[in-house]
Amino acid sequence: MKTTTETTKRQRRGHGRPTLYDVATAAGVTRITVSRFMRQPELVAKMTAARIRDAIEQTGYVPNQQAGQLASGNSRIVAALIPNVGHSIFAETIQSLADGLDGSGYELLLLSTRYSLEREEAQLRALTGWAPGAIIVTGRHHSPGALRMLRDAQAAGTPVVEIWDHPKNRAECEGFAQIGFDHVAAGMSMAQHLIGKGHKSLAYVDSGVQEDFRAHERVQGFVAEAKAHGIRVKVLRAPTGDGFDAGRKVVPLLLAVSRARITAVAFANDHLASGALMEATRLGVAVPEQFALLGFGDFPIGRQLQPSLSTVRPPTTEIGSATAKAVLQAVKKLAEPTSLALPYELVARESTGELK
Amino acid sequence: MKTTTETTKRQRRGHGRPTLYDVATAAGVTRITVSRFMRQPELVAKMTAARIRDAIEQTGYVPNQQAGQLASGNSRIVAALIPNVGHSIFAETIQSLADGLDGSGYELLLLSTRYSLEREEAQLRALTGWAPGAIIVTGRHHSPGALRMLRDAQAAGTPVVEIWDHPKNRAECEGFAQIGFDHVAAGMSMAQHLIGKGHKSLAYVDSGVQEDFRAHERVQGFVAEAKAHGIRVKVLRAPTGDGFDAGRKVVPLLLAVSRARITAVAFANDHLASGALMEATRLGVAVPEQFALLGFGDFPIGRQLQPSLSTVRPPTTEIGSATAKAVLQAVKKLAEPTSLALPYELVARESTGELK
DNA sequence: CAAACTACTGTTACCGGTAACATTAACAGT
DNA sequence: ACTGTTAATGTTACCGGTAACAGTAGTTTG
Repeated sequence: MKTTTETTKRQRRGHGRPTLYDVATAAGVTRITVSRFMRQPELVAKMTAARIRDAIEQTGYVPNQQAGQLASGNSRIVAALIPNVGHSIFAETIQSLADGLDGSGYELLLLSTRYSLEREEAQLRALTGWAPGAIIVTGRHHSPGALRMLRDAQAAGTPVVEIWDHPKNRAECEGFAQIGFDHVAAGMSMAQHLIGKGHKSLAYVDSGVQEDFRAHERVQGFVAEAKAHGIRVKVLRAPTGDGFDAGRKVVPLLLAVSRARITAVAFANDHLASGALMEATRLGVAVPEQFALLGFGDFPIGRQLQPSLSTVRPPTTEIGSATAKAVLQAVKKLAEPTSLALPYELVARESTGELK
Repeated sequence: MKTTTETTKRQRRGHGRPTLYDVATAAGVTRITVSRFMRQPELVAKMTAARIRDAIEQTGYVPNQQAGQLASGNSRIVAALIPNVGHSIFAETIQSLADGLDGSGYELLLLSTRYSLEREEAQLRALTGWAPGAIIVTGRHHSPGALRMLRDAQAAGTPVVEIWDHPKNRAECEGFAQIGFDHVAAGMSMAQHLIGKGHKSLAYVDSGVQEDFRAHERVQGFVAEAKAHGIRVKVLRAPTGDGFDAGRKVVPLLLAVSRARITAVAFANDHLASGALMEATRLGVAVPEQFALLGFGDFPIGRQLQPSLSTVRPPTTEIGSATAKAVLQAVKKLAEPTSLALPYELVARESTGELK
């Protein structure tokens, strides 16, 4: 056996966990060989590999991520900035994202922006210090400062993915990969569906959340499509919150519109729509005969209601798993992260059934 | 100005971001002074501090977390292991946890165990390498291996908090801080509520998820309390999944029980209960007159139903914010993380109204 | 048989911070 | 003037890995 310089005993400062040094000593090699074994086992002789394997087993070695990342310059962190984890729609995406990352050696750092661009920027700034292997942000609307940081990160080789968005008009994009769908188109589909059912007097109840840009885009698409058919749309904003109660409260307002009786309403999400549907039923307004309702999100409750709620099913879990896949490929330098348009689906149920 | 050894120019290997060295040079001090300024500004002279502040501003310095953590031995990561992020009940807790951690300098690493103890153990093992500043796990049931790692972590000074659980019988605990409530007691409260309404023939629909230990504990409490009143409980398990449909499917089974007509049913969660409630209504079974229903979780939908659903409101967001607070105190060595029993609340609505 | 090549392992010098201790100046007390 | 003390800053040596390059056998090639 060769004599190595490394064999010299050293003093310890760190927490007692075994390090590469311990494994190396136990296996009769130097640290670098163990390090290689961990990352490129094919470069290590079979016999040595076996000894190292034993040594790892015996010492219970777990590599120190901080040290490895400091030395190599890239971390095994995937950071995700999400407006609101509590919203079921994002929760599902996060769940599938987490699942997709599981076992890959990459961990998910979760930041909640609470729909604030300011917070997003602050969080991105703090993130810089973590040198994440990839950054996932929600949507394509960011503050100038945030945008600069994202561009810098991308220029430095950190994949950046914008999820939940994928405008058809690619010129609007900042050059980041986008995994999601076109909300304007979704809004148009919603309008088409209602118009196709013969409705001529439409309303749209937009999200009450100021910074829910994607919801507002759906409104745009909806309004534009209606206009193309010569139909004007009454647009309301949901009162405080996006919940059932907000949906309920909006019904009287819709019924009170005098100019032309509204026959169909689209909503920013299924909570609003479900609330409205229940309220309409309670008030004795016949759905869909007098009043057709169309939601967005395909929340489980919509299917249960009487009449059942027509809605749009966005690719929630698909976004999560596709993003996980794209990000893992990108960090391994196998492929640039690429934009991906995932299909949403209009789920026609009873609440937009035939007009009487 | 003193001449320092550190002033020597050095070659760089890392990614181009400014480091302590750059700031120090710009401010005319050494790295350690800047490092001190960042962590204990009171130890730095005011004039020096001002120069350093300028230098940081000018260079755009952001500290490298990996390096700092490697040197200091403790990381600014809080790891949370959650059964299912997609479940609204956990999503709310995570949201408030993330909010509570925001701005503290600690980041949330999120792991989804999908209710698998095996996965939990594997994830804890991987976590070791991240040397998280704190570990949050869900519930007090863990595999032996996981338990060992948690104990080791705690012994090494890493605060460990078990959330969503807090048995009254403290002997059952492993010595980790627990922030949550007693599920057995919650089950008992549910039974008391129904018995107090005069019901003598009870059923309980347990979660279909094998590893949802907390749900099973509520059953135990429910059954025990009923027994104390001389009442036997018919316990069913929800068919595949915990959703509305599972709740619907269970209604015929409940009605078919021949021995003694069941007059009241408790459920593992509000999705099941809501499904059952809607199905009962559909079948023309009068709620609560013929059939009282009691849920768990206080999901928004329950309030909307006709009749509205009685339920138990668990302290979802409170658990998240209390955990954030406890964890931050603990990592700053201000206080040991302490167990905390948070109040759940029985929300009596119409579905368990007076018997006829 | 020397040169070139392959397969494997080692040496050195870092990554960017921080702990522990050392040093220096200024000022107070005797 | 001497010593002690405090405030501010510096020096040294690490934390635990990895990149880049440098050997060293054994084998193949010309």
